[in-house]
Amino acid sequence: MKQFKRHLVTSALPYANGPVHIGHLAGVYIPSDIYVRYLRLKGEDVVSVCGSDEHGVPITIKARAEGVTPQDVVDKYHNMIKNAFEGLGIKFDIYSRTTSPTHYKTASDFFRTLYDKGEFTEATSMQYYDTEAGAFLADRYIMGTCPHCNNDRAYGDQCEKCGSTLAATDLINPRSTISGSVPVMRETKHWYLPLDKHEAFLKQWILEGHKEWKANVYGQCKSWLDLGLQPRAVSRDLDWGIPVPVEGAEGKVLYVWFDAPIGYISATKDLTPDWEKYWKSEQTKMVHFIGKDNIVFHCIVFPAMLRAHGGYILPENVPANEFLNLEGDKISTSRNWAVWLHEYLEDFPGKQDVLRYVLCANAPETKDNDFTWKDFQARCNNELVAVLGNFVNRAMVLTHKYYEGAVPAAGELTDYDRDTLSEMPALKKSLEENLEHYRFREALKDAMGLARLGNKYLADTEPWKVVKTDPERVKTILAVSLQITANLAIAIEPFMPFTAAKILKMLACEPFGWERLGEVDLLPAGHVIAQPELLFEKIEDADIEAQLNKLADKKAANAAAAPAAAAEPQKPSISFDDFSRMDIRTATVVAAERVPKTKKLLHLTVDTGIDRREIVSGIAEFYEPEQMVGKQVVVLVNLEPRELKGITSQGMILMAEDASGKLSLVAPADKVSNGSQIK
RNA sequence: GGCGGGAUAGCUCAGCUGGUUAGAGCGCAUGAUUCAUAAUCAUGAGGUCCGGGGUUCAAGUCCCCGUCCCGCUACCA
Repeated sequence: MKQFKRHLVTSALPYANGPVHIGHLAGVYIPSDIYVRYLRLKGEDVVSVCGSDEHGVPITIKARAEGVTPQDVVDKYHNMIKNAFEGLGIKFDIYSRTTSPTHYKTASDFFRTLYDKGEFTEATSMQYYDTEAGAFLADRYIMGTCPHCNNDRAYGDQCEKCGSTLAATDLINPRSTISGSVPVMRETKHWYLPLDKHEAFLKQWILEGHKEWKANVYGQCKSWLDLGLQPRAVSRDLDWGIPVPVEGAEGKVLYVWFDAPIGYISATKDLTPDWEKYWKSEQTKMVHFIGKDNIVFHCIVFPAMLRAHGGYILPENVPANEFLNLEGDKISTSRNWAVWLHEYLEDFPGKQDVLRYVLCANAPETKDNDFTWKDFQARCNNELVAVLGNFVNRAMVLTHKYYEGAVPAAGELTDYDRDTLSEMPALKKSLEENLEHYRFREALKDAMGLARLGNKYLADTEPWKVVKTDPERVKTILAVSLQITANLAIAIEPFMPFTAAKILKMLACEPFGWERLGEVDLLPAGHVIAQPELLFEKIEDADIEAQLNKLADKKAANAAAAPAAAAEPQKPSISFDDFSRMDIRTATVVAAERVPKTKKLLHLTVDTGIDRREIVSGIAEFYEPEQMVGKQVVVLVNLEPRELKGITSQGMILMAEDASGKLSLVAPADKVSNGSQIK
């Protein structure tokens, strides 16, 4: 096992085009905060960095839509996110931002170093250019019809309806979202990071050297590496971002994924002049906390960048989590389907630890999980209130009742006392083991086990009964109970810092430090504790209903907005001549079979009345080959032939598509002879 | 289609390199108890470990075939 002198923990930079929601928290920030708090409690040298990711096209689009500057957008969300994290007790050593001067210089220098070392390749490509706006169009600035699902509001990089990844040139009828004009292709030069050059190293480093990484992370990396890495562009034509620090690169900025991870470095620089020992010493253990969408950047791209630059260490682990769903549906910022942290903090004041607890207990560590308000309520009421809060309250109330709040001196311990206390060191060990292996759900269970131990101890020793017959014995019982309570204050701190602080306050104690966990003399006899107050309150049905109603409203709003989007706007007028150039005929399918190794393609043979021809059609998800044979269809016969999967498709079968993407054959109402013209 | 992840009690999940009667929390049932926020404690019910083959003295755990869910990726003239 490698020994490290210090730790560098990074948490994925939240993108500053929206607030933070429970999915972000469960996936990244709660785990990282638990991990870091644990290291700090142990007295380790640890630095935890994070910050807002403030460049990139979506921010410029949001700014345009709201009629403000990109800077306004990022200022708003940066502050919102920063405050929300603080509100929940997510404690970074620094929460920086990628618009900071330090970051501009750091990222710029980083790029320049790679450039000077010849680590980039250059290539010119054709890209869409908006002649009205006088600017190249980033993929996100181009909208058009998705070639997969015909959604007419697909972006140049992705269709949000069917989820396909697209290239801008895939879009049918592309238009600029800036001016609405039809963009033209123009040549532009960009720099690329040749990942293929680093492939051999990455394979060795990850596939051989880090077999201990989580299955989802390792598997995803293996998948990428097996497919073979391609050069990735590191610059973009955009006016929002860090300028490419190279002569003749006017109007070009660093691609956001290139600049964002460097944000970890600049944040550390802003934190301490000693930053290099965290980034450049083999004795530093670097861990990236991220969501599964970021695996490729943190395991493949960023390490390749760091290595190309030279002098930097690589991450020791990347414990990426899966995704959290909300009430059975995917969380979505654009669809407003989320529980927003800043709203939670307003709706449930003082209940930070309840959310922290629930999100940790239900964290998507191995697969996607579901957050439901009912589960939230149950965990709070049945676990936090009933087990943890109740035990602490029992111990304290009894102490005040019998001894006016003074910790009694323990007499001789019985075997049972000793057995009970001896469970604590074992619990500590298990807790540490789980935390160090990023198994936070299990670790939380261990911590809660301490409260269960306490409840059981009280139930078994029954001090409220014994006090009538053997008051001396009760002193020991409560002394033991209070020591367990004090231990709880240590064990739960990483998970529930607010509650830990409350317990300490009630015990009238200063923090003990992690190493004292398991000790049975944390509280000296005679020490007077403060008045107890309840650690947790039950969450009422009404509170849960209010949240469910809120979600139902969001759903209704989405449904109301949907039909408007579904009705595609009319296309520009065409002349009759344009129309008559299309030769559309009726035809009958005479043979049909699935194109091997495809999901959507059918290989059809049709009788067009003119001839028999082959057509490949993407309808296999809706029509079985058998049911196609004999069907009369409508075919655009003079469409340029096109090769698909080795078959030349000579025409297009016309289909109707509804808002959900379902395809339906178009056919004449009565059977007509093949080759009849449609006009 | 290719690749990756997942499928274990009603629910949420543990089960590491194969080894006694498959575990935990919640929920449920019964009993005990009253210091405690009707909280707690004990006991119990509840599982063809997705299905089918195979390897092995022994498989939830390894191999092969298949089903379903999530993600990445290719095809939609």
